[in-house]
Amino acid sequence: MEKPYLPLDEETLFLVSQTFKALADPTRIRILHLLFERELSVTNIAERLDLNQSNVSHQLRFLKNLRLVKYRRDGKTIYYSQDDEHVMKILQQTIDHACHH
Amino acid sequence: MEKPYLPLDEETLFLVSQTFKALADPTRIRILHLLFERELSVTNIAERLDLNQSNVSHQLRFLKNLRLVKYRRDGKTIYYSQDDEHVMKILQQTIDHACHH
DNA sequence: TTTATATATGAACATATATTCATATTATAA
DNA sequence: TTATAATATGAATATATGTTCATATATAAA
Repeated sequence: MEKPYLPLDEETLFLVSQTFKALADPTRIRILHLLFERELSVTNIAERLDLNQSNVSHQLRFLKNLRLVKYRRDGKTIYYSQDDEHVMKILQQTIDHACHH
Repeated sequence: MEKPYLPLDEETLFLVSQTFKALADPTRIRILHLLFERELSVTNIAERLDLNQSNVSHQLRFLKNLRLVKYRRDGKTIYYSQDDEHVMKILQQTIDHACHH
């Protein structure tokens, strides 16, 4: 008996592609990689990665919209941290995989 | 003692971003999803997904360059199949993850 | 040979994306 | 209040990307 092919529905397709799109940009990878360790402020991320503050802010919004990161405010400072174990695990795996080749 | 931050080297960063870029496009996701089952010809893929033959050919080249798919020739027909277990596993995981949300 | 079929390729184009700049918002300190 | 610091936002822009079209290449059949 043949296993029937189940086409991917639009919604799943969109969600999956968006998730990978988040991981497809070097800047976002570097940001998420930083957040493996611990939460960091926007300024801190920008300094460590030598990036424009505005650029970091834009990328964090992108990641926040996909719920890959979350934030908390402390005074004037906003601290960002990871918010999706599954995706972070996939990123870690793929980095490891790439390193050993 | 603080765990030191190890910045990602350029090569790893490029490889990782390229890998995710391959998975970041709905058309390529659909193609790879088809190849979960078994090898398929270019025409077959195009028919099943209702895509332009040229489009499929371009996408397959992209995937082939990243060694995510391989091919074999049989007469005039070229059959493509998956060639990276790790990446296919990640794709499967993420599709499952997306379905159940 | 000529013809038909399967696939690949390059150019063109429209759209998407990443980044920067200037400025707005928000919160604190003076 | 005014000034300062941290972050967010929108417009502008340059570049990247996906798709189509027309055509080239490769193989097989007539």
